Formats: sequence, structure tokens, C-alpha cells
Amino acid sequence: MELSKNFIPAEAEPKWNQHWTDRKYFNSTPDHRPSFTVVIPPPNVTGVLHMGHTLNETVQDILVRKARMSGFNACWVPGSDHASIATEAKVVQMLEKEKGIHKSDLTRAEFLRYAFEWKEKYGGIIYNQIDRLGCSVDWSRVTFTMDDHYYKAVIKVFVDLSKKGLIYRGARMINWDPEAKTALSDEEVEYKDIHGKLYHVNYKIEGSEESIVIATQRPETIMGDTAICVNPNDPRYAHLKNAHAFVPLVNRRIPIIFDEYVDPAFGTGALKVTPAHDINDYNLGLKHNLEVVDTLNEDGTLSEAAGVFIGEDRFKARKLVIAALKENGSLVKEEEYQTRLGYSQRTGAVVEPRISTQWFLKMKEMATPALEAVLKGDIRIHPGDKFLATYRYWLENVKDWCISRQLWWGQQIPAWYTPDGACVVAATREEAWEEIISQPAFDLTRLTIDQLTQDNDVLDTWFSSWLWPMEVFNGITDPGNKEVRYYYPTSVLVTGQDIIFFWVARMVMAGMHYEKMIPFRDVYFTGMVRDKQGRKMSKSLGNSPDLLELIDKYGADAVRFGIMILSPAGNDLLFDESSIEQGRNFNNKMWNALKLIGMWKARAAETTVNDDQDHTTNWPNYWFRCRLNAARLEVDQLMTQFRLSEALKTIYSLIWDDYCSWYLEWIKPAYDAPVNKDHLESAIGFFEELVQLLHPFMPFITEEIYHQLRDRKEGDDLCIRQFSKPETFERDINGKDAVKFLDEGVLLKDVITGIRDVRNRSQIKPKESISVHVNTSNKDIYAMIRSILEKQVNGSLHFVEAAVPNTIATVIDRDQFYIETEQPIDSGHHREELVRELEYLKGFLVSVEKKLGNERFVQNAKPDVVEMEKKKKEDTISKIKVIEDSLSKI
RNA sequence: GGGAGCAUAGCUCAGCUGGUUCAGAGCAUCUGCCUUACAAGCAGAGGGUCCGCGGUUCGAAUCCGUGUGCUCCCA
Repeated sequence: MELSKNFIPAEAEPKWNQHWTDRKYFNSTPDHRPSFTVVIPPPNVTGVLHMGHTLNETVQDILVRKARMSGFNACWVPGSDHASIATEAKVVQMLEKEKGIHKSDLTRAEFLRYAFEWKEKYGGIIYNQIDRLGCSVDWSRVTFTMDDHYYKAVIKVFVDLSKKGLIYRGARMINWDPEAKTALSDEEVEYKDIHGKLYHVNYKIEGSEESIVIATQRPETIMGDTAICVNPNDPRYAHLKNAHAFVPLVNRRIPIIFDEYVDPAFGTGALKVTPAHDINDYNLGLKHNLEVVDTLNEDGTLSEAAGVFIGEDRFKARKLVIAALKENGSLVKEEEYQTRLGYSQRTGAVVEPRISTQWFLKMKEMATPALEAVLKGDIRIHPGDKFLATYRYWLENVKDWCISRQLWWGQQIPAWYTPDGACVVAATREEAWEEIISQPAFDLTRLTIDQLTQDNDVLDTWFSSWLWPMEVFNGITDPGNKEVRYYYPTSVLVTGQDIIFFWVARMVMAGMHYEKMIPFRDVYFTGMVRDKQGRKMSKSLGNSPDLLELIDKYGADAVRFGIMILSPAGNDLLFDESSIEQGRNFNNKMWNALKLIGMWKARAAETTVNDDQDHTTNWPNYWFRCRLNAARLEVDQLMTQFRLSEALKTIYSLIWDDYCSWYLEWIKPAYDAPVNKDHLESAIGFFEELVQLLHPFMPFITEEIYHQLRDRKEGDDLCIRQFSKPETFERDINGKDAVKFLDEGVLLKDVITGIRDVRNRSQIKPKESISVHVNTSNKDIYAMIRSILEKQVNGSLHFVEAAVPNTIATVIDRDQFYIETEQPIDSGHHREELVRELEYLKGFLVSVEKKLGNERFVQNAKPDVVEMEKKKKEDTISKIKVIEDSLSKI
């Protein structure tokens, strides 16, 4: 079959995807082989894959495909999470925009119906992208965090942890998102530096003409003030013991209290205390028994309790309060102030500290085993040095986790309330009722099961995703089942460093708690994908390219190549489309090598070489065999260290440079001559191994080439072809050490390059043939590689014992070369170059001699290092001699 | 404020346990090639005070200290 000019991804990709799917290659069931399990970090259903995901999924696919080809039963479970806040926000928005329906008009059940519809419609986008990228996931296992069994698992865990006393309900100061109208965990708040203002406000002291000035960033909260606090050691305020002041605008009488918490140097040294709206004030309030006046509603508007500006939004209220304070003369000063504000990670709204009754999970007990697992090395973090400290710090200082959210989209908290407010945690209404009637404390005479009401709130999405590695195998709902025993713990988790606390640490906690085992052996953190200017890729900036467009333009293999080649382990990468171009060019290179072999195949000679008699002819095959073995070992090692980018670079260079640029050229037959049959066989065999090595990185083109190289039997596909054991590097070939072949290869390349360089510099036309005279003590090696050398430099090789006059002299490795041309030599230019070279060598010689002259060096350095220096000295001296010799002859 | 990381060619980065002619790779640049696999290519080349300063050592891009500049995490 005639091959197209270039590789056409649009044809190969759907074809192989279909083929792999048809044959169920990526579906896994437990068997006798060791398992290699990866669970996809669930992207949320609202989204599309951005470049960060692309990197992530590619890394996972590389590891999974490699394992599948290395004797493992590879199982990669896809899925997505329900992303409570983000999805609910999108659904609410859609309902308002498209249908004119407000959430408040709907019942919970009606709303959930719309949400599931929405999920059906958009949730598939992400799966399509995973598919197009060539990810070898087991689609029969796709899991969603709101699936029935998953829902049950989350509820089961909640009930269980409650029974164990690890979950409690209480009023605490929490982070409130006034836009989504829900609580957030500490981890969901992002802090940003902003320019703010500090307002100095006058509070009148009771029964005196005096007043006290406080400094605040949030004048709109003064209506919630219930004290003023000063430092007891501050002489300015010592006389105010037992005094009271009046809050401006509302005239509340509040005490002046004394606490060392206040920094006398900050602002005026006097602090207004608003326990309802600031975490530190809240703690002060607890300590001094202060009244709590909550002046804000759940949507961020001022409440009745504020007394003024009721119903105004907090930001507008601030302006109104400032104006009012100005008017009555209470505002004495405004100053610029640098501060930090918390923003909701999901909605971007400014987070409001708010006292609210929420559910919490105690973290201390769960954190200890999770920390130990990593410190003991049961879980290995890559790159370790960078993230171990972060992980450790967070777990050692962990705070209780606020797990309730005031939303509908998610697992509804299984807590049931009697009309008089008593609360029971149970998986179902019936179970809750059972529990109530079993407790004599309840007055059952007027209570029926229907009067129980369920908690309105849902659980944090992370409270479901932390069970992911277990429940994708039904490990929570059906503990100890065959699958979870086989697949758990999973092998490696690949994810972004940004969710180390949200997700990674909590999965370890859940795994240690329920399976008594770590959830994964290795954690690999990928870096963040940034644009060329180093900016984080984000939807709002619009600087993230569309994945499917990239795949359409360059092909999935090229996209995978481009993103991997740029991505050193754990480091951020600056995304640049040109690296994807490089991937496409690489495709083209391999495609052309395939075409070359195809042409050879069409016209191969019947002749073969008899190995014993003709080492020379077979030399390129031996050499490449050794080169390939060495590279395979290197790649294997890099991959176990998760240095995937370097592994890919190694393969890239092995294919492009060693195979295409050197090996194929070395065995290429003379113009119009048929190729030697043994060479052809070797070339095909090597190419097979090369595409196998590359397959995990670029699955489509490699599968295509694999099938183009030979006719394959049904079921002989590259994606499941097992790697042979890498042959050891030292293995002899025909009694010769592999290292020798490699050394000869290096010499041959050096000589070819060196002579071509001379040709270039001397402007010898490519078509002009030259005579190369070499003075060497290794004639046998040159005899071996002679024909290749002559072909590659377009010249003929002759051995000499002395300098040849009227030639261009050069030294390559340890041998002296004299290049004879038909054209006259530009002696001036040549002399100049030789002089420059000579100067460098003389300087180098001085430094080597100095080193060797240093007694302490000779004494202290390792013997082979000293030996090396001596050799350098000798080589340099002989080179100098050759150059001086040539100079004298010009 | 506390902690972590980074600084090497124009750009993006390798450089592991200090020692090969160690200062590297890819991309970009320059020169020469339409050589029947490939111009999305081939053959070559140039390019760096390894951020500054100090120390340890026979020897430092590499180890230690310090300064500067950037990035991230936490409060």
C-alpha cells in the first residue's frame, strides 16, 4: 500500500481507538497477574479539560500503558465528581437565564432533577476529551460521585464517623460565601493582597467629654461592636478601667475591656470588638463573655440587628456608614493600608467570617496515621523534597474540617431532627426513628416518624472524593469484596500540587481509617501549566487553548509529546504551541523512516551476510543493538523515578538521531542498489522495539507503524505487546563487549562529524570527493567502519604513518587526519584556525600540568582521576605536535 | 510575619555521590545543501563571569554561609 506523504492523525486515531475498544484491551478484571491500578483524579462535571488536566491524564496514561506492557493487569478507572458549589451555581444560573426559574421556586427534588439533566448534558464532554487524548481507561468502570452506591458510601461513612464521635455539630466562626450562601472549609478560601483603607473612628466615653479613637478596615461592622479592647500595659488608656463607650450611629453602650492580645503599636492601640464578624474578635468575645450581635444576613446584606442601613449590601453599607460618620464628625482620619482579603475559591466572592451552626470532622486523630504513612516512606511523594514539608506542616497543624454546605447538589446530611430540635444521625428516616424510640429519654406520645425532618444541608464534595480509591471498587459499600482486595491499594496517584490538602491528604486519612492501608504507593505531583508569559492558565484570562482544537490541528500524539517534553517532574511548565509542532515533526520523521523501509522492502536483495566472515557489514546492527539496550535501561530507570520528560527525550533522540540519522544512513544501500536482506530485517526489528518503547507516550502513531511494518496476526497489537526483559548492557555480542561497540560508534560519529566540519569550513562542495589520510594506532577499528565512513563523508580512507603535505590537518579523538582535496587550500584561513586551536591547547596543557604538579592533588584524588589527568596531558601534547607540524608545512 | 523552592546559552530546562576536553540538551539563531525517506528536512557552526560576595577543599555549577531577585504555600 502506498503511504501518504505525512502521517495523518485524523485517520489513525479514530481507527485505533475503535480497535482497542472493540477488543476490550483496557477493560480489567482481577486475575493472576499483579495489579497496576490508577484512579483518575475526578475532574468536575462542569468543566472541560484544560491543559493542566491534559498533562495529568497524559502522565497517567504513560504509566498505565507502560505497566500494561510490562506484565501488569493495568486498570485505570475514569470518573468525575459532582463539584457541589460550582455545579449548583451553574445550574441556578442556567435556570434563571434559560427558563426564568428561581431556585427558591423549586423543591429540592425538582432542583435535583434539573441538576441531573444538566449533568447528563455536559458531563460527557470531559469523557470525550479523555477518549480523544488516547487515554487507556476502563470505561466499564466509570464512576460519578453521585452514583447510587457512591451516595450510599458517603452516607455510611458519615454515620459511622458520627457514631465514633469524630463528627460533631456546633456553632463556630466559619468562612461564609455570601454569593453561594454556603459555608466553606478553610482550604476553600484564597487570600489576596489588596490596598485597603484604615478608618479612624471616634467613640464617645460615657460620662466624660473624652472619646477614644479606634482604627478599623470595616466600618460597616461597627453596628455589631460589643466592646472596645485595649492593652492593659498601654498607659494611654489605663484610666479607662471599668469605663464604657458609645458606638456611633447606633449609640450602643459597650464596655472597654483589657487584653494583651491588642498590639498597642497598631492603629491607635484601641480595637473595636465585633464578635460576630471577625475570628479574633470572636475569640476575644468568648474569653470576655461579650454579647454577639450579628449584623449581616446570609446574602451579605445588613440585617435588622444592624439598626441602620438594613437590607443594604455590605459594600454599599460601608460607603453609607463612612458618609454618615463623616457627617456627624466621628470619622477623624482615613489612611492607606495594605491588607489581605479572603475570596471564595468557587465563586470569587469576598468571604465573610460568620458564626454559624455547621458539621465538623475532627481531624487530629485521622491526621496522625496519614502523616506516619508518608514519614515512614510507605507513600512516596514525587518530587519528594519539594512537597513532603508542605504535607507534613499541614497535617501537624490541621484544624477540624467544616463538612456541611448550604446547598442541594450533593449528599444530603443524614441527620434527623425532632420538632423540639433533638438530633439523631442515621442513614435513613426509618433507622433514625428506630434509634429515637429505643431511647427512653424521648417523649414518644405525640411524636410520629413523619415528623422527623432531615438536615437541609449537603456534604462538602471532598467528603465524597476522599473515598475515591476505595469506592470506585465498592470498597465502602461492600467492604472486603474481591475487586477492592485485588485493586487496592492503588499504584500511583497523579495530580496537581494544588489539591494536596483538599484531596491527597484526606484520601490517605480515609484509606488508613477504612482499609487500614495507604490508598496509593506513589504520589506524583505535576506542575502547573502556565502560558508563555508565565501566567496561570485560566478561563477568565482566556489563555488556555482548546484541547480538541489542538488535537484536530496536530494530532493527539503530538499534543501528548508537546506537553510531556516541556514538563520536568513537579515543575511548572510554560506551555508553547511550538513544542506540539515539534511533536508533529517527530511524527513525520518516523513516518518517513517507515516509508524508507517500505521502499527497501519492495526491493530487497536476496543476499545475506555470513556473520562470521563479515563483521564489517553487520557492524551497524551490532552497534544499534547495544545502543538500544543501553537506552532501554536508561528509560526504565528514568521512568521508575518518574522522570518522564527525560525518558521521552531519551527515546526521541534514540529514534531521531541514532536510528534515523545514523543507523539508517549507515545501512542505506548505494544509489539504485537493493538493500541487504539482513539489514532490512534488523531495521524492521529495531523499529518495532523503538515504537514499543515510545508507545506509552505516543500510542496512535506507534500502533500504526507497528502494523505497517509487518502483517500482523489477529490480536497482535502493540498496546498489549509485552516488553522483553531488557538485555543487560554488558552482554557480549560475538565475543565482543557491548561497550566496545558503543565506543566504536562514538568514534565513528566523531570522525564523520569532524571531517564534515572540515568540509564545511573549507567550503568543499558536498559533491566533491575527498581523500582522507589517517594516522592511527587503531587500524583494525577503522577497517571495520571504513565503508560507512567513506560513504558518510564522501571520500576515500587511506592509512598513513606520517603527515601528508598540502592537506588540511586535524586531530579527532586520538588520531591524526589529513584531508586532501582537489581544490586549492585557503592556507591563510587554515593557518588562522590552527593557531587558534594551538593557543587553546597550550593553555589547557598548562592547567593540566599545574594540576599534576600539585602534590596534594596527586595524593588526595582518586587514582583513576589522576590517571585521567595524565592521559589528558599526553593527548594534548600529541595534538600540539600534530598542529605545530602542520603549521610548519603551510 | 513563618516555611519551602528557584536563579546555568536568546528561550525552556538537564547537570544524581564535588573530579572525564564539563560547562550540556531541545527550541530559536547563523552558514551550506531542492543528496529519490523526510525543506515539518539534511549537514555543520556560533553562543554562557553557571545571580553577587565569602567560606570548606588539592579541586566547586555541584557542599556551607550570606546578600539580591523571582515563585509558591501557610497565618
